[in-house]
Amino acid sequence: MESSSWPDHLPSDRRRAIDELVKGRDLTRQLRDLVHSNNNNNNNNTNAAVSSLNQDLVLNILNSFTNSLSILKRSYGESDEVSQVPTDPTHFTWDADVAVKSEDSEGSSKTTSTIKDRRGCYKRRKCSDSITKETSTLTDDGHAWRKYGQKVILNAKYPRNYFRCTHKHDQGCQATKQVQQIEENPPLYRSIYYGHHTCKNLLKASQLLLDSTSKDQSSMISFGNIPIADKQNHPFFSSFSSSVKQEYRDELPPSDHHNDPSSSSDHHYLLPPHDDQLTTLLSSDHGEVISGGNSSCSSLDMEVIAVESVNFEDDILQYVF
DNA sequence: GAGATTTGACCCGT
DNA sequence: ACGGGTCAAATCTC
Repeated sequence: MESSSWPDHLPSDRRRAIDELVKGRDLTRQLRDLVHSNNNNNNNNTNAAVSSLNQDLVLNILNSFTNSLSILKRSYGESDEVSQVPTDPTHFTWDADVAVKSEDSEGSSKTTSTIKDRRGCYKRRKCSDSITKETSTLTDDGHAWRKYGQKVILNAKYPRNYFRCTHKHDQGCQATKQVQQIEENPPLYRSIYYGHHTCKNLLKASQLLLDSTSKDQSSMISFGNIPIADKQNHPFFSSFSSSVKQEYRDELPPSDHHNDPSSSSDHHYLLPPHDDQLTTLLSSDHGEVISGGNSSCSSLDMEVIAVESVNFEDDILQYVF
């Protein structure tokens, strides 16, 4: 049991909490194995969806335990041995290289208790384990991002924008990305992704289930039956659109990214700048139109392949990241 | 009112 | 000391 290796300086109640988390995690593992063996014995189609949901549920619970343990250990400056215990080889692995905030307010280095004192609250990110993409348009990767910072970078013409996964707090997803315009003419954007998404995009998931019952010819994941005007009001699209709106306002030159009705076409859905990302999203989901018809984005092709092969973030990550 | 963005301050690595 | 990454209060948007 890992709990026996906890250092003595941990307060006993904290140690008991960790012990309980470890116990919960181990029990969940047993449940996972049980679900898995049941799945192997029930291979008919009617049970497949339920089995998949069961597995997702178990993995989410397991992930919560693992992440909680990681946070607790990190808050005491422990090496992250708990997080490195694989919960599942293909799901929810915690990226140790991603900066992780410590919620600890009792750190030994703390000398004052002012709200502003955040010493020890984060670690600088290592340069490793990042994926860089350079695109002529701001592309969507299928995830909801929330901007949390912007910095002027030395010797850089344009500021760097910092995004974290929207589900950082509700699902503990540690994925972040940086987006920076590096050229204006033609526009070129560099996106650097750090960490892996451990969140589940529930809206996308539910849409997948819906689409599996009402196949339309070209879309693996289809929003195509929603009129374009209604897409703005659709919960997914409205939240997505608002989540990236500012990104475009910040990064695109103010003059050249507003509506160009002449350039709109039936399939490409060319839209105002913040909707340009929506365009890519729609395109990716349809698996047929890429970034307004741009044919030079091989990385985007990879995204489409991933979406077509389906199964949300994990599969996308395997291809894109 | 909830959630997203802005932006100055803070913290850490070099 | 400086540059870059993140926090969090204030502000904005829907």
